[in-house]
Amino acid sequence: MSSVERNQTPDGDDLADAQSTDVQPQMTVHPVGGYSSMPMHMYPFPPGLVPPQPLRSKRRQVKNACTNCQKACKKCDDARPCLRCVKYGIAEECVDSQRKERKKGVKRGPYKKRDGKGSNVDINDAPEQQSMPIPPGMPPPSASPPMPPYMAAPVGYAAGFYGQFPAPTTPKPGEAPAYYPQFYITHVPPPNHNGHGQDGEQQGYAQPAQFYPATFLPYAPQPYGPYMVHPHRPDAQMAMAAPQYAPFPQLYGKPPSAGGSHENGRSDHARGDDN
DNA sequence: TGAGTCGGACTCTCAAGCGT
DNA sequence: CGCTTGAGAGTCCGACTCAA
Repeated sequence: MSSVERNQTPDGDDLADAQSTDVQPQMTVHPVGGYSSMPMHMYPFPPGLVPPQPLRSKRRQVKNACTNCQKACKKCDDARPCLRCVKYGIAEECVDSQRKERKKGVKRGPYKKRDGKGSNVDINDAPEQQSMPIPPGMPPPSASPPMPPYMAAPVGYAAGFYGQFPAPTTPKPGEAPAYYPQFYITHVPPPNHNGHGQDGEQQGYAQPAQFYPATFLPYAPQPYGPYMVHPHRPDAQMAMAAPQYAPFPQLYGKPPSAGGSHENGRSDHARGDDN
């Protein structure tokens, strides 16, 4: 894995050590193995706009990983097919795993009282907005612009990649809201290509015909496009403002890596099943 | 170098227990 | 009856190995 990708893990975990003040792209990101033909530049937030967030956010899990991700112990997402299955060309095998029914009648000892209040409060759950000045003309995060479903794509997807993504998870009371990563993403003007990226990764993609107007990125260098950090994405996951890609079925006439069912032959790491 | 494997830390969910 | 707590069940990070 490249260092670029490492700095942009789905959870955004490794973003924190990038600190720079000049507005130069610090990295170029190809969203998830080339699902998008457009490399992204990532810019650091300007000083004072970097939210004083802890280095790691609480890990988020999908409610139900697909069978493939489950077997591989890899991160899944709520979309079906999930990103990983699409990446490995096994989208048609991407189905929810079956959850076992929880045991009932398990007896428990007497409760221990937890120490009063606050002990349960994760500092990561603290509202993040207070130190995040909102530029003039920008709606406050709570009033962030209506987010069309296609913008709620799982991380790494070019939003609009699928049409069926669940709406962005608005934090429930007491739930950790999303925080703003230290980078925002902006579009890198395509360098005069003929629709062929490296590794033939863009087969089956339509070039984005248009961009949505920027709604959140006051600091994006103007010539560049309107990519935005998804304010609702937990774990600093980012989604891009949607270039108009075709929905999934048209996108992949052929999987990006024509490999086929990779991990299916796995000797199964399903542990502790059946009881 | 990228993909597969896997141990185990971490998170989520929900039933049992508790307080009112 | 609603809230709290504990623990079962599941997710996926990150280290490691292996093959191309």
